[in-house]
Amino acid sequence: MIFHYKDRRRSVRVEDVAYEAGVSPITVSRALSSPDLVKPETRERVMRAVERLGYVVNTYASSLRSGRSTIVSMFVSGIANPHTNAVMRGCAEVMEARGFHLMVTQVDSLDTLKAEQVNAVQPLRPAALVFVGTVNSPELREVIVERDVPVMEMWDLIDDPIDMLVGFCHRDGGRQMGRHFAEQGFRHPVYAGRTTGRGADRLEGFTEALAGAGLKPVAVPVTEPVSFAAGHQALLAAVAKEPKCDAIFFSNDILAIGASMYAATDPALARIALAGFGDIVFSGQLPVPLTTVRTSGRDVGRRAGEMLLRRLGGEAIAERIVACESLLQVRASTALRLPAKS
Amino acid sequence: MIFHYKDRRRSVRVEDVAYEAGVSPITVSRALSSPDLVKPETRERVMRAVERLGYVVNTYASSLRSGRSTIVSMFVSGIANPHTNAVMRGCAEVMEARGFHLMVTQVDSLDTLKAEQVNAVQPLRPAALVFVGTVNSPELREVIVERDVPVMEMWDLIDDPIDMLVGFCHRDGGRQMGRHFAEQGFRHPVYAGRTTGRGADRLEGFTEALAGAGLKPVAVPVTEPVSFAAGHQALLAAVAKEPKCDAIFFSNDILAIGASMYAATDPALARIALAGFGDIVFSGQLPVPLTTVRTSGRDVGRRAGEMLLRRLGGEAIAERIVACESLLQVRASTALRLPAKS
DNA sequence: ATGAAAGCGCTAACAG
DNA sequence: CTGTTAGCGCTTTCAT
Repeated sequence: MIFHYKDRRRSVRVEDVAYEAGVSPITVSRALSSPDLVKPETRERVMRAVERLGYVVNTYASSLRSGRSTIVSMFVSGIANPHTNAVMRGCAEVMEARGFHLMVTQVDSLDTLKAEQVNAVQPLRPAALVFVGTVNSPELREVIVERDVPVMEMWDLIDDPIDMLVGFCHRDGGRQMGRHFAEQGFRHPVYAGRTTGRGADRLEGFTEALAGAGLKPVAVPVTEPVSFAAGHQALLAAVAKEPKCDAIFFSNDILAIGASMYAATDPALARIALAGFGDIVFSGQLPVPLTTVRTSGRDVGRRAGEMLLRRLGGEAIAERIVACESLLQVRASTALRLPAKS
Repeated sequence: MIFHYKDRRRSVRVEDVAYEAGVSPITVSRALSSPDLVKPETRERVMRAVERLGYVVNTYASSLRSGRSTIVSMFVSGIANPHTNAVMRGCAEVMEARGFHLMVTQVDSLDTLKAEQVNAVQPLRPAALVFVGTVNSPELREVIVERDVPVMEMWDLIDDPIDMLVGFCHRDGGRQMGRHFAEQGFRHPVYAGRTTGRGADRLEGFTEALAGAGLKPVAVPVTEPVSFAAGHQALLAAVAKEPKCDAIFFSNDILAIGASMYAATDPALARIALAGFGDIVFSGQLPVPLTTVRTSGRDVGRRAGEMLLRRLGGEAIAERIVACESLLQVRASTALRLPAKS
């Protein structure tokens, strides 16, 4: 650890800028962080000096003195998931524009997140903790609460977030799909996917909407990790459990795409309408484009970021739980098919 | 911005720990950061006091005084890309274990990366700059060099990295695939994908290996963004350009998977052997599992992290360019098929 | 192996 | 609207 930034280009400090602009150091500080406390003319002079000297604030000194951290710590599992990733981007966009720095810790799962991993960021005294997902372990919730900073959870709408929450109503998404299935006139709908957590919510909404049309979906639980192969298995399980099945709502797009690839090779299966949840980028590109529920992770991230900024600005947040809309994307995969004999 | 960490639980400082352990503050500091400078017994006392009081170092004070930053800034485009993501994880793993914090900035593309985005992290005085990819714009390279910290680029093996580089030999990957195609006895191989940058390298290696068997591949350039649909188009373009085509090497797995999904619906196309590059998780799960070249992003990340740590530790790095191996994964998609008439 | 004194660069608090 | 003074918490430097 031989690198010392001070060794190199001896850093330009507020003092240097102050001298250059003919003002005191504190005026430079104010011109940069609370511009309206400084006369426009003075501000201009300071800014020009900053420019000329290439001054960049030293966060270490600034945060040490002020007791304010510009670092927000985010915990994410599966960054490679496009939805999760969109959430990150949305949140980063909003927060970075206001001078905050997002520090991401990638974890295997929020369910197995260790106190140790949360504590690892403590030396940086993050101004807030953000979780892309919800934290369920009571012990961990306690560790987090003890940090005594604003906390944002995301994605699933639960009833008792640690502090703030922005998420989707998965039940509503399921409901939209149920209505669509009813309108299409499917007679033997199947739900395939998780039947716990958000999966349960999607299934409930789906069931609810179908009940309006006098239908009751058969549920095929998928417990293995999400994959194309799991989608294939679920498809087979669905027709085994409900031979007359004419439409399947998969709890996510990956399962649906996996099923669709296998169904394409078998006319007996190809007649079945398929739908997913999430609208990942590939879903619209399939040989038979996939009907799905679009959720905007970016939107979730942005709204979470905005809420956090307000909170960090000292505002009291009345509505600490925000639900984002999801939107049905109807594509060819749920166009009504001919009966089984083809 | 009302949150002041000092307002809350008035923070435990080295001074408090020192008092509790009956030593001076500097001894606490040493016990934590250079344990071998402190007598084991004293160290023990300090550690117990740290434990009892729940002391956590304040990075702002520490970095301010020492001039050493524990933050490493990483620029990534397309975190959702599983390879990129693996690189991040690998690098984070290694560096976090040594007390560094990875600060990730997600960008649209390293080719359009703005100086502004690099400067945005300057207030944190990152100890190093890491790019998952290579930086080509001369202006940007200059901005980066001016930061005067170690720089790591990754993924593509170029000749003139800014500083250090860990990447794959794409040419070697292409060569492996070429040898495999030759061994399988394909007579009319096609390459489909980018024919610039790393794509060109893959193609060159492929061509080189096939030349050994007296074969010359037809190249079908793909210029549009990578997608399933682009893979389909490339497949059609390949058979249009080389009607006798019996095997196609796609420059990445997404293209190959897209092609394979469409090929499954058409017996005339299904006879063509397909291969990809990258071995993403889905490639092994297809109805016809995909032959591809496996590249370990995690490995690249780790090795980059290790190299960086040595450099940050003051070691001189002799070999500043490191090539990681890639490995052919042979699967069913390149099993020899029957001639066209099927 | 340990300690005392000093100061990293900035901004809070108070003054004018 | 601007300035003066002091000190955030730590670790460097020098001393013992």
